[in-house]
Amino acid sequence: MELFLSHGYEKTTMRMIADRANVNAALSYHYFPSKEHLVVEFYRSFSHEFIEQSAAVMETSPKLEARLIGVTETMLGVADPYHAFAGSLFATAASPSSPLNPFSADLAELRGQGIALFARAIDGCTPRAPEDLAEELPFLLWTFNLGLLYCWMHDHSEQQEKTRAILRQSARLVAGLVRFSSSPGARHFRRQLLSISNLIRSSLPRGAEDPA
Amino acid sequence: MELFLSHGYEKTTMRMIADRANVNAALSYHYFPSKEHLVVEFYRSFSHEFIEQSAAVMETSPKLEARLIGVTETMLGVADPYHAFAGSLFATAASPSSPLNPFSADLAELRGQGIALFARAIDGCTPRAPEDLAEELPFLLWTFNLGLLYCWMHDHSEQQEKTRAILRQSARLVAGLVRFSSSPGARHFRRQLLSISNLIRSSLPRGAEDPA
DNA sequence: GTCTATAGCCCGATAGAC
DNA sequence: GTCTATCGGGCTATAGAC
Repeated sequence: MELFLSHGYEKTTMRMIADRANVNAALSYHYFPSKEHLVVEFYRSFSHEFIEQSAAVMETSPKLEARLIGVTETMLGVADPYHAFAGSLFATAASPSSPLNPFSADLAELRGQGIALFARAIDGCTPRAPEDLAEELPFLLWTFNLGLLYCWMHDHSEQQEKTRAILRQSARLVAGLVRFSSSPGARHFRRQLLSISNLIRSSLPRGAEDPA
Repeated sequence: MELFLSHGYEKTTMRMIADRANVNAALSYHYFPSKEHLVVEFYRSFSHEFIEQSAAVMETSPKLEARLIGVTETMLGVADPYHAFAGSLFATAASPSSPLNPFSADLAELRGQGIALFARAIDGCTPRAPEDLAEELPFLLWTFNLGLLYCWMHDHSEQQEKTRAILRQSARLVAGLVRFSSSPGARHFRRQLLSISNLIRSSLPRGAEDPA
């Protein structure tokens, strides 16, 4: 990670990494099948730290808006040291065939944990989401969060202030829409959105050991 | 393109391409600065064909829902031969530093054309979008269209039927929301959405020669 | 059976002669 | 504008040290 941080992904060679680890270059391939797989481990540890730190956010407020901002701010905080490096990481992750792809079967478990985090974020919050929406909303929020991460990657403003502004406004809008979603006039839209979300979610690959 | 189609992006080497073009391998770098830039040309020609073919769609119906479905179906139709190859293409495109990135300055002009296409799609359609929304909606629809393309890439169902189902339902929902957006109760949401869209759109890099 | 060292393949990209 | 030659780096093969 030190090397990736100081040189970026592409400019860090497998030979450099092996040297730093006092290991022969060829031997690194005994532990990690490819350079990409090295990064999978980073992504896992990043996600775990982010999810763990986010848990505290739920305690600070029952308001959906505050929780959404809190969770994503936590993510951005954890990701901050890696801002420069995130671009090339995301690029490899974007390929559907990459082990790093967030929609892949390889990362199904981690994806599930991310979605579960947003399930906790909406649990007992105000405004309260209608029951049917509450089933799909965590997935939608997780996806939106990914989008914000992508936005953050592109963001070269001071302290990524633009992304944070988008986050704040989006959280406010989402909370407003959730409140609105309970009204009779919104029923039709809600149903349509749920149907789309379900279509997408149900076509994602499950993990190898995932019975659900 | 023949080589990319039959072997995929990674497995097609610059030497193979140069051979097929009866050109020395090094000479290809005289015409294209990198392998990625070769693909930029493909992406350009793809976009132009897609945009051109889409023009006819506006004539077939004044309904927003039908036009959205028509435009995206046209795109999927043009993209169909490249389905297998799209994944690795998108992966390189995802990196913010790639010349292929759809949000980059390099592709600002093409992006503008894509957005303009959706501007024509909403022009004179029913339901009619309020004036302020009509300014941001093309960008939002273009972005959503990109998302559908990403969905399509992951879609291994027969004929990408799942993506097409998502498209149909989404178009219906969008048309419904546009109709709703004119009502007094929607004003608040509309304003918030516009603000977010504007924040994102205004922080995109402009093209080198783009005065706007 | 874990690890080192060497040697080399392949491929994207570059230098520089002509 | 075209070539030969070569580099740098991901990845592999394999021979042996311990």
